[in-house]
Amino acid sequence: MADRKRRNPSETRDKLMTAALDLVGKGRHFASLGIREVTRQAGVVPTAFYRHFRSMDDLGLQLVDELGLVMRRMMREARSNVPQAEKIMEESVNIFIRHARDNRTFFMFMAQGLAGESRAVQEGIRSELRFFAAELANDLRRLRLASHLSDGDLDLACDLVVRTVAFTFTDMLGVSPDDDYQIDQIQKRTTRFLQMIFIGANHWQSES
Amino acid sequence: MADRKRRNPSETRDKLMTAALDLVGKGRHFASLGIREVTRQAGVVPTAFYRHFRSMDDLGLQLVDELGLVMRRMMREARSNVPQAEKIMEESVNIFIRHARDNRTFFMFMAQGLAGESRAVQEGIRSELRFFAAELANDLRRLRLASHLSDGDLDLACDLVVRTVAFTFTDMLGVSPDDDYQIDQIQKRTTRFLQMIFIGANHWQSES
DNA sequence: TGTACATCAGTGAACGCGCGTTCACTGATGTAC
DNA sequence: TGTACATCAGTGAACGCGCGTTCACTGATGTAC
Repeated sequence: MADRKRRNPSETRDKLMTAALDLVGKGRHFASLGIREVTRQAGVVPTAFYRHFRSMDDLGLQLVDELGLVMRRMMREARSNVPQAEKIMEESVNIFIRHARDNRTFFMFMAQGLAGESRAVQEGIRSELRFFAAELANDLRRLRLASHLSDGDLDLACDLVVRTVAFTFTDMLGVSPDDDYQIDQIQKRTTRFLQMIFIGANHWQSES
Repeated sequence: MADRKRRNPSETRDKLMTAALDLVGKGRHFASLGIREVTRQAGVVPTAFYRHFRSMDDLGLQLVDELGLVMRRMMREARSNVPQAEKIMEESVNIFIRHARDNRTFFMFMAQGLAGESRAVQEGIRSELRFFAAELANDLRRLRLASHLSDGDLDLACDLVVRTVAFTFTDMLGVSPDDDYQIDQIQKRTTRFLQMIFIGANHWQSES
């Protein structure tokens, strides 16, 4: 190949990360991927791997960082798109499901990583989820949608929301990405879960 | 070894399954385990594996079956131990956490398998969780604790409860099994999640 | 009860293969003058 | 603008090793008579 070298800085790095996600998207588990396998999928020689990553764990950690960016993009869109208060849940789940479909392999990686082999990746993903829950609580406070709840109780509810949404991905793992009907069912179910949680949060103070 | 053969029927089978769980308990992911590795851990020659399992996937499926037994034992205990209605949630979470600690590796395997590599194991675990949710709904109906809810809405609430409890395991993965304080925190948090869900379910009909 | 035979769980040697990792290399790009 | 040099991403050969799987074997247990 005449033009194989230094074409774009770290083009190969992206190819390797994408290759790992592609393999996850094909049903493989990240923990069972090997260096040679990933480089093969990326169309790159095995030794090129070490120019960018020290190990598969290292690659996993860098994927978590990118996952963080994807989630921040999702939050930004959700914020710029606030409908009337009653529709907020439904609309948020819409946005969430759309991003989940557009970045399917990222979220599959997330679902795997939560119980994955690397402690560092586990903790990284948990940290992203905590951040997401904290931002959600902030937004609800700012919009005065939960003013009767104490900070602690709002955090509790938001944590539960984020867990419920994260669990949705293990549902999505069992469904073809083109199966619109099933995905629609998951979406509706998730919306109802969140509604139930927020009804619970609304009546929380008075009962406990 | 003089007494190495046919000592107990399928003693080796149990050793192999336990060995796989032990490795999971040490932080390994099931998807990355190999046959030689498991047999080494079990103190058995590699070829012995094939006397009992066709592949690691096969072993995983048989672990799911045993997981089902563990869960049924847990349900039985919860049923035989019904306190006053207000304490039912707390008491159930108690029982659940105790079984989780006694069978830590089983539930770690469950958390991994939900997003694991084998479709069959994934589906098996999902099926166990569905069964668990359905039994929970039945019990609540029988105890007349949810008589104002339609069957569909009660199923919804129970599904959400089971998901929340299942997610608890990914919390436990990040905590040492001896860290009583942290486990206590997880337990209290889970109890509050369930209370919030049931308060939501109680007010569900009137608001939706 | 004793004997002959079938069954089959566990053994140990052997195979070919793909793995992770090392190394010296090459040649395009960026920088100094 | 042109030249000399340093940098470093990607290459390809090579290594030793552990992997999954096969095979013929052995000998304890269960069964038939």
